[in-house]
Amino acid sequence: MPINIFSENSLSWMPQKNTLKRPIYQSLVHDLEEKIKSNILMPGTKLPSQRELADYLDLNFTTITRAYKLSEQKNLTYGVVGKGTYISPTVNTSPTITPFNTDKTINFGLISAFEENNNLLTNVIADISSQSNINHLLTYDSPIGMTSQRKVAINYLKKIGFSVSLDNIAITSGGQNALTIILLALFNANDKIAVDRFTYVNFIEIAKLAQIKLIPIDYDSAGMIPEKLKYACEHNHINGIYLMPYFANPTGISITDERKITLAQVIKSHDLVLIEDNYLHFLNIFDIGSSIQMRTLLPNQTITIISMTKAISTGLRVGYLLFPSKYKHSLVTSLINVNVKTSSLDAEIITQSLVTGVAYDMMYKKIALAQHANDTFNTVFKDYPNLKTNTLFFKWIPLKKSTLSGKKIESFFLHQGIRLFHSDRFLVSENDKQTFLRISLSAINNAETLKSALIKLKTLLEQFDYI
Amino acid sequence: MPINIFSENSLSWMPQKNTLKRPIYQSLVHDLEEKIKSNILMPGTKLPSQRELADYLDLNFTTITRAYKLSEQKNLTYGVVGKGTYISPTVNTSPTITPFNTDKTINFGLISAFEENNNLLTNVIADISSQSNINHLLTYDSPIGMTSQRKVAINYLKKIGFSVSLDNIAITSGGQNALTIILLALFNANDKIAVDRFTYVNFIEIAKLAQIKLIPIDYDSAGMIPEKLKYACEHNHINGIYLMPYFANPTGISITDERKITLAQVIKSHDLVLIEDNYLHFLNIFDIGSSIQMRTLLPNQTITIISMTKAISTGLRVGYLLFPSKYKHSLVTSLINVNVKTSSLDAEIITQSLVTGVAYDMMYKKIALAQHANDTFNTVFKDYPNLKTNTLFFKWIPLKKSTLSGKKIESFFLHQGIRLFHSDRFLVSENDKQTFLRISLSAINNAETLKSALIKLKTLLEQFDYI
DNA sequence: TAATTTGTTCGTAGACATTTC
DNA sequence: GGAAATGTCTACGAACAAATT
Repeated sequence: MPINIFSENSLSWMPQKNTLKRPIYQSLVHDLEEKIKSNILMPGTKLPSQRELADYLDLNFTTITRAYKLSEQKNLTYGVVGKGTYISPTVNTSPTITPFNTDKTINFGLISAFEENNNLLTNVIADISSQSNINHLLTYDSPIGMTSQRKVAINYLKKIGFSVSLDNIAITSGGQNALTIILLALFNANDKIAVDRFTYVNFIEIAKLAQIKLIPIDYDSAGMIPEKLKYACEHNHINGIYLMPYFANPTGISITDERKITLAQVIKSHDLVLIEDNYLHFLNIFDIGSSIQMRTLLPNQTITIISMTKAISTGLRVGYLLFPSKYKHSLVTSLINVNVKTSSLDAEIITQSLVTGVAYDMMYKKIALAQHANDTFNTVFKDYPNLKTNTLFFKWIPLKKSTLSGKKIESFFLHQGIRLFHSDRFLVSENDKQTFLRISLSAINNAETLKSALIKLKTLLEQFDYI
Repeated sequence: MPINIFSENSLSWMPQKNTLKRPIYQSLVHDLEEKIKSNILMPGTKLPSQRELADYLDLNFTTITRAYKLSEQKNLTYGVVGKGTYISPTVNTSPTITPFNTDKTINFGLISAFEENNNLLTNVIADISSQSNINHLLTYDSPIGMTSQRKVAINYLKKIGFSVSLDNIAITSGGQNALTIILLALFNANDKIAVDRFTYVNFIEIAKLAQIKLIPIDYDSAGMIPEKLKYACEHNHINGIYLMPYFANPTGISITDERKITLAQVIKSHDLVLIEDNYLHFLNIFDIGSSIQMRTLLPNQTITIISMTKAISTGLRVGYLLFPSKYKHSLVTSLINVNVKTSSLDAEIITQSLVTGVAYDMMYKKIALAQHANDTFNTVFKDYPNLKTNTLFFKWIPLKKSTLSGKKIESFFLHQGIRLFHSDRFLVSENDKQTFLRISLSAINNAETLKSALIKLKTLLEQFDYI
């Protein structure tokens, strides 16, 4: 018998007990789903606590736990220990950053790749198509990439400081695709992966699709804090860790050598699988060998992703996946089951652009453009010396405390003709500390346009007291 | 206190009670994993029953249930109600059918696409690369495919009997990739999908990676049996169904119109998501409109995959994904998170090959080649009229009862220089009924070679009393 | 065919960790 | 800083379902 007697409307969600069929927890989720769909329950609403609802329905509270757990899996709700369970703010929407930008909006959102030099690839493609026999590029063969292509890859990788053997590299359909392959190959639903408190949105999203839980770890200017990671490992069963050692997206932080060493110790002692994402690796051409590689410190547990999309062209989907031998079988099986194979044609274009030197030409041009965009930013924002970082592709601007949600701030700017992203988008879980804007400098392909766009941005930021 | 006293070695697996740490179920799986790795426990071994082991360890038997469940998730074991729990025969191996065939073996294994006409694409590729500006093919834009490309697709689809609007089609990186996108978008771990008792290996594998359970349903010559599907739906909570309505792989069965109607009724009444895989759709060019489409019967719950790899070239990874509007958001989000986008270049080549008619030329040539291969098969096996089907790309040969396992039979033939696949590979769960061999006719690109290979195959089959 | 064996599902109880107040 | 609130994890007992004998 219930101990408490509840007056009408005392709970935000009051499922009717007599309509519940067994299994009760599923029936509860069904009821919740219906009420969210029909707008009876709105995103952000706090649901009754497990014990409260259990009392009301005269059930054991862990039955409610199960219902809330299932509804979390379905992305209907999320729970915070000590606080409560809430209806997910992203019900029926998703924070996935998509490349759609059809309108005349200023695009500070998407991190792109200064694509105005893509035409340099025309000759490479023409040369490939004029080969007497391109049959070998059009068959099922070589699902992980042709030997010749992997050899060229190895040669390029050496230039940017990565050493790998022919048996430990596969070609994927880009960096994001590599993440999918890795998550499906090496992790199960409900596994946990440690990430920076702010991290790559589409990693958050693919982890959600694979039902892998992300555990946010705090960071400072040198990168993730090893003590915080250690603490999390000791209090959770964590299976892996995702890091962007170089110009982390979105914070722009590069992990210092010292920090890499202490992080590696923690990762080793808790036997985590390290996923190392080097999406801006080509900037390393300038300072090869200047820093320690995580994979050198942790050779048997590091999986490295080198995406070629930012370095060359975002439309050609090619990335390199580097792995220790013990993961090879799982990763190759996963690659075949996710993709069958990577397009040999795309892979060949990237390969030939590396062989002919066109790729390097493009990379140097991109670096110059990025440098110039960066200079423009620094000129426009010269009164804000704290924003002067050397994160070439994007900026990370701290905001004053505001009562507005991230969503509201983004739509305010969009209304003003500027697409940009608020730090909330990059959050794995709630956070009431500092908030930021991420300003991509890499999607606007014209120096003059960029300058006037930045001036407009600065004016708005100051006018509405954001910075 | 345990009731029974066990003598030494009475159980196939005897974890030491004093080494078990809490959580016990995880500790048990760890112990099992170690013993499998170190070959103390071999694949196929029957493990103690849940109650037996619980008794021995003085635990509640559902704690063992949990341990066995986790080990099944990790692909270490599988359980059969009423029979017991066994160590998975595929521990550390995988039945994924890979395109590797580097040696001189006769390849009756892989279903390929009569690729000797791939050179016809050379001009298409050359024309694309000679366009004054191919920049638009090399950027992040149009993740689900350019409008122009989707329009051409719609036009082709009409020719093979599929009607779809521009808003309900996306371009994926091939059919397998579409399956990945669908499973991640619309299903969760532990969901159940009904499939034919024998089904596409790489669907079994991607389902395993996504931790989705497949429920095998019996079939007859007209396709899956609706009563069996109904029974399964009533006794399980089934979320979806995967069908290949046309020349199902590997059985070669096409679902009759009558059967489609009764299946659709069951699918509708149990609200299943139907995944319809049309990998050999282009054979329909010959008999457009001759059969009912499942998606016409179930317009709001059918997702259709039209892979272009078999129709044109297996190396260009392009497929079309057709969906009702209610699934659009989930599927597009999943596509972006799995791939970011499909290679626009590959998509454009397929598109232009359709526009210029080269694609149709290739398809007709493939059909002729397939017809010829089929005739050759029928000639060689003329004494076996029961094998005379019109399954153009492969054959399905019933075997006499044998004590040999599928693996053994495959390796017997491989030893004789012939790669082929035994029906065990296509099984979702055990089956002691009829066994088969699948003989692909589509990977050998030379008529003479095919004939002598088939003669060799027939001689071996008869000599060793397989048929 | 009926009884038995065996794996599966669900609701329950207690111990625990984190956050809030 | 400590007590209370709240979600999470693990083990357990009962009812159930499928396969075997």
